[in-house]
Amino acid sequence: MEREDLGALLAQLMRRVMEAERPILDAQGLSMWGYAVLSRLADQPIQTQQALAKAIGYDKSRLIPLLDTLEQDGLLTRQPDPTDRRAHTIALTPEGTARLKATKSAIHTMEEDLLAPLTASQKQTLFIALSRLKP
Amino acid sequence: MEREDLGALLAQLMRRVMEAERPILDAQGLSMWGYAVLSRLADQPIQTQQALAKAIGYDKSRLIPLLDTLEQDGLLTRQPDPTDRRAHTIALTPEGTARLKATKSAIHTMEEDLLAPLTASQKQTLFIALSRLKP
DNA sequence: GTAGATGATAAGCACGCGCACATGATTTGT
DNA sequence: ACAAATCATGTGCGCGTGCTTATCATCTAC
Repeated sequence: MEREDLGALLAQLMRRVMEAERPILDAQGLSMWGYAVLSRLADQPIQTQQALAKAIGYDKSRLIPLLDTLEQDGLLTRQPDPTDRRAHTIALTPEGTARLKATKSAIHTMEEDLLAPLTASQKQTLFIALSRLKP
Repeated sequence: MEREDLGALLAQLMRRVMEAERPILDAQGLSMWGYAVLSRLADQPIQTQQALAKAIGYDKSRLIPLLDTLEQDGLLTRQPDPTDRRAHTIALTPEGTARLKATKSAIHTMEEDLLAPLTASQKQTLFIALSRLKP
């Protein structure tokens, strides 16, 4: 008995998740990548914008206009880094933190719904496995 | 403690898998979508090309030229369907079957390598969970 | 102190994608 | 028998992507 391709299974689930996320992100006025940026910023402080781009797997030249809009929306600030005047320190604003929290909460609720067919133990193993594999 | 987003975890793993698949597919002279088509065809007989497109999540208008190249490469045949002369019956050629088998085998070897950090039980649960969630 | 690396930014290119629409052949519903 | 749906196919649009190159400011190494 041949098992299915990991890639195919991942792709199908990805599609489902992204479809379910879209309306949530729209309601919060965030793009997929905007959400990724905010999530990453809340996670751990990041040194440079390039490191941020790499961390979320986004093109560094496309990151600039994305950060522009997030800054215009008042969700983050770019300050000149005092220790390296080439670099900019990026920080979430309180509003950015709040928006991220609301979005993350809605997304996690959606995920729980989507994961309903699994037992608690399966859910746990799924997350452990994905975390361990990610790289 | 906040767990990571399912979407983010999936996206990261997807990237890894696709990166690892690319050289294999290149070596076999198949595109990602070409491989998806062959896999789906070998899986179960499919009625229409539109159903095929939907099954693999590909645009139906983009499927046509893809089938053209696969047919030119001698991997599949399109025959007029005798029961419905609008439709075409798509079938893998022996060469198509062989190419698919070789590719699938290489990909599964790669996947096993990638899944090495997991225990057998975790691997099994991962596939069960993904399969259950995919529809 | 000068050369080379690094950071942010801008602009442009070629792809692949989803989507919407059109057409012609054929089948289906009534 | 006639209208509406269906199938394969083709075309064109707009968008987002990764990639490359260039510019300017600043830092680092020798």
